[in-house]
This record gives sequence, structure tokens and C-alpha cells, in this order.
Amino acid sequence: MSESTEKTAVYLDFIREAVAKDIAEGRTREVRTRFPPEPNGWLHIGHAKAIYVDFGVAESFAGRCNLRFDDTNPEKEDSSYVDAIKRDVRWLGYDWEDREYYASDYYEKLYELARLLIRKGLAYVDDLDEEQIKEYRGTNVPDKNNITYTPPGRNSPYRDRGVEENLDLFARMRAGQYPDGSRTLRAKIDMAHPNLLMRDPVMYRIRREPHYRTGTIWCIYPMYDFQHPLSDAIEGITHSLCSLEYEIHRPLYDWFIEHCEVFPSRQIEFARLNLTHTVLSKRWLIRLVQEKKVSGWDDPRMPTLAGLRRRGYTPEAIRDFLGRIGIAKTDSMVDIQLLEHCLREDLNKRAARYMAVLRPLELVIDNWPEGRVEMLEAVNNPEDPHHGKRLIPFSGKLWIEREDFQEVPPPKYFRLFPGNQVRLRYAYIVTCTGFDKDPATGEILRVHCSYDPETRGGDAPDNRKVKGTIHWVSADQACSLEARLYEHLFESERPMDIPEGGSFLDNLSDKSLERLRGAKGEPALAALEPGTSVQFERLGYFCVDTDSKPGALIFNRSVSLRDSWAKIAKKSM
RNA sequence: UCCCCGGUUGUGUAAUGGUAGCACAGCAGACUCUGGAUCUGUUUGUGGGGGUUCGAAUCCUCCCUGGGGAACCA
Repeated sequence: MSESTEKTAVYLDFIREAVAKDIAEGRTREVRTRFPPEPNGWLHIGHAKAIYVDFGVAESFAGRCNLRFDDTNPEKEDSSYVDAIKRDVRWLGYDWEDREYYASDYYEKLYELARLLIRKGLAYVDDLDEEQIKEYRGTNVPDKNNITYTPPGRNSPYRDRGVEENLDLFARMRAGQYPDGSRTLRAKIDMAHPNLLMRDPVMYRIRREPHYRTGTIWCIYPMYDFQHPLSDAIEGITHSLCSLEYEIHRPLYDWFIEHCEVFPSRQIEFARLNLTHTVLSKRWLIRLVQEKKVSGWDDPRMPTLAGLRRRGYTPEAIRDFLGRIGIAKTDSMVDIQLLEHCLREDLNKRAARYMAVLRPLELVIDNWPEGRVEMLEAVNNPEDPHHGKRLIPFSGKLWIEREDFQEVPPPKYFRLFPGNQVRLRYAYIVTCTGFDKDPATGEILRVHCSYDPETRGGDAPDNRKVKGTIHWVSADQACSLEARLYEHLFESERPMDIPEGGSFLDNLSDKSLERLRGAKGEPALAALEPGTSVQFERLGYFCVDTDSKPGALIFNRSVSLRDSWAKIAKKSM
């Protein structure tokens, strides 16, 4: 039979399913979405999920996604954040073309829409202050037993002002005739509504604060609930995708669209991303930066896109991760190991291999001809022959990894110990003949071995099995480098679970950064550009740091290689 | 208290009244000049009770449980 008779299961997440239905049933022809960041912080991996959903859903239906800055709070926003956000979205691999919009460009239109609501008797200027509004809303009232309950709210005494008076008052608000906080414009909905957000929400507040784009032109600013649906409408957004916390705002979203008689966008909510061992809340990330717990927004331990980039994460790995975690409405906590897995998988295919020694121990080949240096051939990437080969210098004095030698080997250890044979990667098979030890401290100072000249390149002509292969660097030709090893910023899987009376900062790990300044690498490492990702054989993937300079090389460990020895060692303990 | 939304192996996520699958993690093995990579095999799940049905993760109902909301922030 032809393949066309076979049922091909095409999986659509619940959002794409809803969009497909809207198209099938004729509610919309094209799909238009938007990614609406507020420029008050740098983007993190949680935003990356939103970007992936917003741009991805549009792309699935041959639609378009706008980039819109939701900038209606002048107290927190700044153009430096706009630049950082644009750079990060582009880096992740998304293009908004010429569709770069700002809610602040809609202020005049929004003002007119507010006047429309006033004329329809659906909005009024209120003279109540912040405290009074809260009290009239009828919330947080403790009863005799000190249990809070939610009574119906009471109407503001200013609720029934006439249309003309409201229009005049609102114009005066805009004109700056009243002090900050003295009046608001409120939607007239229902002060007894069970959804507290529907109890006459504030649409405009007075705030004399220069805005990074509109300067001092305005002293009244629209609130999110009023502004967002209408901004969506102005741009013809068909599907306004946002996180679960806005679910309860949807009736309001719909109310403003209906009564302003504008383009009917549809809001659909999905669960935001949570990751183990980190925090993804702008408020908390900003504290880490401000209280200098990290070096900045782009500290390689930060879950920001800039931090991940500096750490060595690739956009491909992040997008792969986002695709794997899926989209749903269940609150979830994704294991950060999945992110790490995606990075390893991507870099395994692409990163060139090099040898570097993090904690050097001297290895002397006693039968090596004095002063001789050989150039040996090494494969750049066993996963992909197109990467070619390179030559690395080899001599009788090498650096090896301190943990690759044991005076007394633990069970199943097949690296260097007295009497044992190992292969020096791409070089020779050597036999450990002894070691020098500081009698006072017990520290191993130097390991001695002899090499087998018949095994050049690492192959034994007699086909003998050598179980262990270790990496090395020729001491005289090596370049010095600093390796920065990172662990999770928080040891706790859920750092947001704060101990009684403490702060999430108490959960900060003191092992999240280890700087190894005495590391040694093969000479070619010195020529790499900042941002380049490589694999240090047997150790992990490393990325040349943005601060790395000739003579002061810095490599960030992006992620370690899977370490099955660690498991064996742990088990036999 | 009230309102809204959820609960499928350890973690995510499918199955849309008809065989509970996939990925990661875990475990076991094969292979290997990275204890890497790759490959093979494999353990573990529908929150609970009742109902509808030939048949329920799916529909109804009660309970349990988790998250969110009650800003002149977004």
C-alpha cells in the first residue's frame, strides 16, 4: 500500500492545537504573535522558553511574531535593557525583521481609548488614594477568628461622576494639574466580582517620572491590564501567549477588548519554565547582580542568556532543550541535567578536541632521548573527520593530570600507578617505574616512567590491550592558562524554598566557582578567539572567556564530560 | 476564607472513550586510543473513593493535593 494511507501522528501542543482550531473554524486566517519583554532586566532561560513559544507558534503557521517592549513603568525601565534584550533574542536565533514595537509608542492611542471608555460610562476618575482603593476593594479582611476572607467591595464615592466631569478630570490629570498618586482612572466593572482584578481596576496612575523614551511628555501612565490587550489589538495579534500567572487576568483582557471595540486577540497561557539549582525570577537575579554575588548579568553561572553564552552554551543546545521540555499548563521543575545533556550533545558533534591539564603533575620519561621533541598527529574531532588533524609536540617531560596517578590504586583504577602501563593519548605506551615524594608532606612531586618506542602514535604492534589512556601536555611547549570550573549557583535543588526567616541568598553555594590558575594546555590553545568552544579531552567542554587575552588565557568550563569513573569510584567507597 | 488553574514512572512530556508511549536520569551489558561518544537491554507511573460505559488517564461526582491571584508592577 502507499504510504499515504498510513496515519501519521502529528503531535501538536495544546497551544498549536488551539491555534489550528481557530484557523480551521475560520476565526482567523493568519497567525500573529508577539514577544513582549519589559526592558527592566536581562533575558534568562525562562524568557527563552517564551521566545521559543511566541516565535515558534507563529512559524508553525507561517505567521509572524513581533518584538514589543512592554514599557509602561518609567521607574524601572532603561534603554540599556532594550539593547541587551535585542542582542539576546537575535543570538537565540530569532528575527523580528522590522517589527520592533514599543507600548510607549501607543500612549496617545491608549489615551483615546480610555476616553472612549469614559464616554461609554465605563471608566471614571477616582480621588481615592492607594490605601483607600485597597480597602474599598474589600480584600484581606481578618474576621474575629483572624481568618482572612473576601467580602464584596464597596463602590468608590466618586464612581458615579458624569461623563463630562470625568473627561475634564482625565484631561487635567494628563495636563499635570494633580499631584502624583492623588487620582486614578478606573474601569467601571463590578466591585463585588469574585475575581478581585475585576473590582474596578486602575487604568492610569499619575507619576512624574521621566520615561526612557517619552521623557517628560507624560505624567500619567497606563497599567498593564489596560495597556496589554489594546497593544495586542493595535498590532493585530491573533494569539497573545503568556505565562500561567496571567490566567486570572484573562477576563479583564477580554473586557477591555470588548468595550474598546478593538481587534479581538486571544490570550492563551502556558506554564513558565522552572529549573533545578537556579532561580528564574528577575527580582532575584537582579539582587544577585546588585549585591555582587556574581560578577554581573553575564556571569557564567547566571541563567541569563548572556551568562549561558559566556559559559559556552550554544543557541542550538538551548533550542533543543526548549523543544524537549514541551509546552503545557502543569507547573513543572525541569532537571537542569537535561539542559546540560543538550549542550554535551551539541558540542560533541562540533567542538574541536584539545589536550589540557587542569592540575598538573610532572611525568618524566627516563629513557627518552635528552632534548628530543617529536610532533605527533592527533584527530581534531573523532565524531567528524572533516575537522581534520593537527600536530602536537611531545617530549620527555610532560604534565599529566594529578588524579591520573595513584601511589596505591583503588579497585578498578586503570590509570597510572607503579608497575602499570597506560597509553599517552596519540603518543606512546608508557610503564610507570616510580615516583618522587616529599617525605615531609607526602606530596607526589614527580612520576617516572619508561616508554616503548614501538608504540609511536599509541598503537601497540603486538596488539596488547592497554586499558587506560590519559591526556598530557609537553611541559616546555605548553601554554599556561586559567581554567574556571563552575558548579550550580545553588546547591539546593529548589533555592526558592527559603529556610524560615532566611533569604534565598543563604542557599548560595560556595563551590560554584573554582579558579585553577596553574593549568597547562597544548600550544594551539593560545590562538583561539574568545567565545570559541572546545573539548578538553577526558575533562569537558570549555569556552574561551570574553576576558581571555594572549598571555592571560581564560577558559570557562561549560559542562563536564559524563564521568562514569566517578560513579565506579563512588560505588567502591 | 473567596476566585482561577493544575495533578500520567525520579524529572519533563504524549496517549483527546479502545495495547499507557517518548526523552532525560537510573540500572545492566557490548564496543572503544577520551572511564568520552555510540549501541543493546531494562526497573519504575495514571493522587484517592464512588459513578457512567462492553471498555475510563480521558466523561460525571466527592475528597486529597500543588500552583496562582487579591500592586497606582509587568
